[in-house]
Amino acid sequence: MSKCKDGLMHIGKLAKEAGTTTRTVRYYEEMGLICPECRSSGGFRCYSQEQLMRLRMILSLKEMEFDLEHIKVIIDKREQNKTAGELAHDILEDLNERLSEVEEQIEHYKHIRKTLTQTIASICACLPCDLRVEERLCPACQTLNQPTCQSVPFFHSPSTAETLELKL
Amino acid sequence: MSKCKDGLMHIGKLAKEAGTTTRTVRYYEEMGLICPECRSSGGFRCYSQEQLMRLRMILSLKEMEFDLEHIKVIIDKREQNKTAGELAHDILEDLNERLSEVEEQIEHYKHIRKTLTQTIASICACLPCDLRVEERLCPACQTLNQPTCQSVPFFHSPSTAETLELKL
DNA sequence: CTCCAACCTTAACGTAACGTCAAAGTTTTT
DNA sequence: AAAAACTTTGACGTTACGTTAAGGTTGGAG
Repeated sequence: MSKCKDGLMHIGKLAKEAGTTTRTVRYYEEMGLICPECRSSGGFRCYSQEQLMRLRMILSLKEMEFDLEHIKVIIDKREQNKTAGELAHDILEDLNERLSEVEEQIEHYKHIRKTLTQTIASICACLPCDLRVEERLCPACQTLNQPTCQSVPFFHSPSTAETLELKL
Repeated sequence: MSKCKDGLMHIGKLAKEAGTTTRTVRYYEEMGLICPECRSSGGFRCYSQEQLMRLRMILSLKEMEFDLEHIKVIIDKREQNKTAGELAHDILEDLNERLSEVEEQIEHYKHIRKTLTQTIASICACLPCDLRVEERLCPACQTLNQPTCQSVPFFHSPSTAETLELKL
């Protein structure tokens, strides 16, 4: 197999072992997140098991969708802190903060889902309508006596609602 | 106030009325989503109520996080379709597709939340640990007899687990 | 030793949807 | 008429890589 000296490996092996791409590894190097143990005489990057583990750390933090800047900060903490307890305390802050963000995301998408299902319901009521979209008053919506296409700005002419109010 | 001829308005007013920025309006114009009714003699963009409504349509679709390419397609459908029923049928496809995507997002973030809470729990167990992070065997984790810091790649030295297996 | 496939190198553009200057012209107000 | 407020086009910055491109390096086969 590869004979990169000692137990070192080139970037392709490293990437494959960690389940990512060489481009990603080089990008992380640019960002100061990881750097090779040394270079071959020809200029190839050589990595040890230590780098591989570091890369895995980065990727495991990325799974929680920390951004790279934040990952750098977190990983640096490992070298700054003294005891595991202190480190735990520090990192828990990051994790808890991220947790609230993720919960916000969930709420955010739930909100979008609600909007979508309401919109879908409204528009379903318009399925049997033969009017052209440019026309103002949709009889289907009128007879159904519920806010349907009028409530969907990108459906019937948005002036529909105003027209209705003016005429009634 | 503004005296742009007829009932036309310049880009700032349009943006404010729709609750967005002038940059956004210009960008949408670049993307072919909207374009001014005319230009003033000096080159200012002038918009009518129709453009304002179109902008509002775009923004209401953006709230559901359709990308601009998709929004363009959807808005174009309004001009292609004949009856409201046909349009409804077409648009419902887009909305339902988006709905599944949003539900996937919710699941995605729920998964991340799970990972996060598990990680937080694991690391909490390390709070009383006085070992330095570089050291291999964490007595806290051993006595607790549960997978804690060993299961968190970016916490204790990731070789911990391996070391354990080798030594036992 | 030479050759070739497979691998590596740096460089640089592309992505999505704007935010944010910058320098200069237009409109509106005072 | 001057100043304030607004607009114009142009262009770079953002995030985390993907994707060529053109050209060296490695490692094994013959």
